Amino acid sequence: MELKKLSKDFYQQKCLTVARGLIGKILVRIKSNKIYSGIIVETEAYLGEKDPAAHSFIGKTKRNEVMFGEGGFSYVYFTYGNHYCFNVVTEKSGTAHAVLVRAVEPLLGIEEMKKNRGTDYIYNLTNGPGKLAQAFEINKVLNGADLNGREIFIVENERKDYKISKSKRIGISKNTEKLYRFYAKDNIFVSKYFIKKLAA
DNA sequence: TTGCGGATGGACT
DNA sequence: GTCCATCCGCAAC
Repeated sequence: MELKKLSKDFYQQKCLTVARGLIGKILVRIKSNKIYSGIIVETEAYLGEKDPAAHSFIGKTKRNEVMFGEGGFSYVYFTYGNHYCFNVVTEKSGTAHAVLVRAVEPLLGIEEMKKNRGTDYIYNLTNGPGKLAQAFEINKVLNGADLNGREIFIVENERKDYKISKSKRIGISKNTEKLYRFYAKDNIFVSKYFIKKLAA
């Protein structure tokens, strides 16, 4: 596997471009002697002050201040009392745009992920933002981390033939009509996959 | 298939 | 002090 980290230029593109572009890339998390990695198969874009669903819509607070920095950093927030979610800050400083990484297809560290998640079922390790964070040991320590650093980063994938679909975002109550969610078509590691299958 | 509890922190009154 | 948040798991229906 080629370990070429995505450049700052990549992250500072338009938020929707980054959200789409991240599909198929590989998220890597290094924690002491452990390494976790997975192919990003689902993302959502949050467009700052133009987007009532974005955390940054209300303006800068201590919680969301990382979003207001420049693209290429990690924004990790805690929600519902027990879940962390991992976002990638995009665009230029002050725009407060970010991409939520919602699901990955596990590659390395799968045994460790099973321990972290308390399940042996591989399709239930990383198919949701809270689950992914738990599996990858992502927590608020990584809020503000440089994605060009050592602890968490995203690398190129030699395979690039992913078909990308768009849809409405999940788990929000405002600005729900926008098609800001991107996912790898027919990929079984996407969140809500089985629920959709059951409903179909 | 629905609905709610978990358990924390920030915004706002 | 109150409200509710980019969610998840599981009990009960």
